[in-house]
Amino acid sequence: MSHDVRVRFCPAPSGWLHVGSVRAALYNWLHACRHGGVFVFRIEDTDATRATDESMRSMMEAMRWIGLDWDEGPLEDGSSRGDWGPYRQSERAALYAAVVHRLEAAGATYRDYRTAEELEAWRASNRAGDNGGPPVVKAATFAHTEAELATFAAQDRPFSVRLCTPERGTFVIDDLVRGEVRWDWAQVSDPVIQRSDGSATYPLANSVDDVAHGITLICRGEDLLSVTPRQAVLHQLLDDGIIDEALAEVALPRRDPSWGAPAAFAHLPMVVGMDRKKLSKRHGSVAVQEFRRKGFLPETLRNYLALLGWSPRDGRERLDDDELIAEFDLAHVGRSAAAFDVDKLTAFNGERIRAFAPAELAERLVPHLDGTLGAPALVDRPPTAAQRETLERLVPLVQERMQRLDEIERYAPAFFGDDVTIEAEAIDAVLSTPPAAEAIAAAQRVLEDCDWTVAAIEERLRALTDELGVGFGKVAQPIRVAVTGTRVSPPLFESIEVLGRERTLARLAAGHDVAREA
RNA sequence: GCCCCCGUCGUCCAGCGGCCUAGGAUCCCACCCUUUCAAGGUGGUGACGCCGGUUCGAAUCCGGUCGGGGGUACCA
Repeated sequence: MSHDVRVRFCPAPSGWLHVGSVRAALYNWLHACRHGGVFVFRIEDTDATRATDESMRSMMEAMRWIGLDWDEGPLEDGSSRGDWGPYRQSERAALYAAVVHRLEAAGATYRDYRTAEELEAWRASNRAGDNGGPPVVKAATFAHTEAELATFAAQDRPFSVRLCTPERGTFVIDDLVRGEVRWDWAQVSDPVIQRSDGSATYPLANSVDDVAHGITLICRGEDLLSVTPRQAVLHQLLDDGIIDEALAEVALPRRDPSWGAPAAFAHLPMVVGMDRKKLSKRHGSVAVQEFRRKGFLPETLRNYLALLGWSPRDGRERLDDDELIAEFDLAHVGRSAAAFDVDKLTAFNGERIRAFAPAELAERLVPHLDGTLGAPALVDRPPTAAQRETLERLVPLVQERMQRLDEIERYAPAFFGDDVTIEAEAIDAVLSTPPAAEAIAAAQRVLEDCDWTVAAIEERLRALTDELGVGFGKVAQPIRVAVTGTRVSPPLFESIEVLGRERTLARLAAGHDVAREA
């Protein structure tokens, strides 16, 4: 009697998890959380030529990182969670075959013995047909005759199995986001549900699993909208007994008695690039893992992605998970394609970074410093106590100016390790110009016996402007370059204080030599 | 070609016949702050694709048109 919400996210494991896909996953996840439902994660690897284990692992990793944990689905160790597994379609082949047998017995399908070439020829000659329409595959005009069937069967030719869809009439759904959507059955082709090698195609496997898993709402991208009518036919057939018999035959867990066929659909608008074209590598990062590498926070991505096509009633934009869950409603999702705007994502990310408690930020920064995410390792894994302390002292200096976590990779080298390599560009632009050597020499002198506090360092260094007769920018820049190796660094006095007297003086001395030569 | 969908600032959203001289966010510009880079503060530019219709009144309803997108696979 339960009407529990059961939704799913079911990517095909080829390549990396795409932000557009994650958006769909997020919407499902939010909907499940909002209604106390179950979020099922299923791997649709029916196409053996495309699916890879590597991709499947990376998708799980991406889902984990972005924080979309699943109630049912495969697990990293090869096992799975949930009572209705397995959740990888490649492990459910027997079920699909059992379903096809029953569908055939019920007369809901027909066999197609055409080869790829013959199919192509058929399409070509039926394309420019009477009404100029596209080639529509319908049993009435497409199926082989009894005689042909007998001949092909005798020859043992391979065949694919197609599902019969109604010859006429209309099919209507009340889509949660698009409202009423209707199709003319005469224009819906009969899909291949089983390939000539005996494997199941997406239309079959997807429908079988949605029914077998008691999915109540199918929420997916708009690119799958056109597939809805034929899947609905399958859902009905399956729910009317076939799925239960097939499940029993292959000894897979039987459905919960309260489950029925999926009752609702929600087709999400596409996520496109700023040029309105389908989002792809051309537009920059599209793989979830790349966003991680670039220092975006998973919570920022969740917040931003949720807003891509939806907004809460009151128009708030900075929302944490609880707020997202409390407000999210598929009925208020827009219908037009949304462009992915990295600038806005970045702005949101900067705000969240600034809102962190310093210790928390330090923790989040570690993967960017210990080599985990591909940047050169500056600290051990895990960091030593001394490295941790340096990081914690560095954080307050950089927190305000960071938009992405990976920016630490630029600031940190000066603070970990003794020496610093001065960037050539900094030598050209700063150390080679007049007051540089003098400023550095003066700094060495005044810092020699200076109290090592930010205030004292600032006082001594500022006093140099009078002595050298130039603005503070002119004296600060050479010192910054000598001490940090770059023209862009955290605030100077604080940086010097963190570095300590010994390293500061050594770097000033080295910088002085460089400046004199330049 | 044929089906279907979509159309408010560059971008994401708000707007569901009068509250709109169209609001917020982001971007962009200017100024302030300033030792670099940022951050922060203040102000500003910027949109209802177009044409008809319905109505006292339209961003909101209808038709057309033009743009954009999706599908048209033994991919998913």
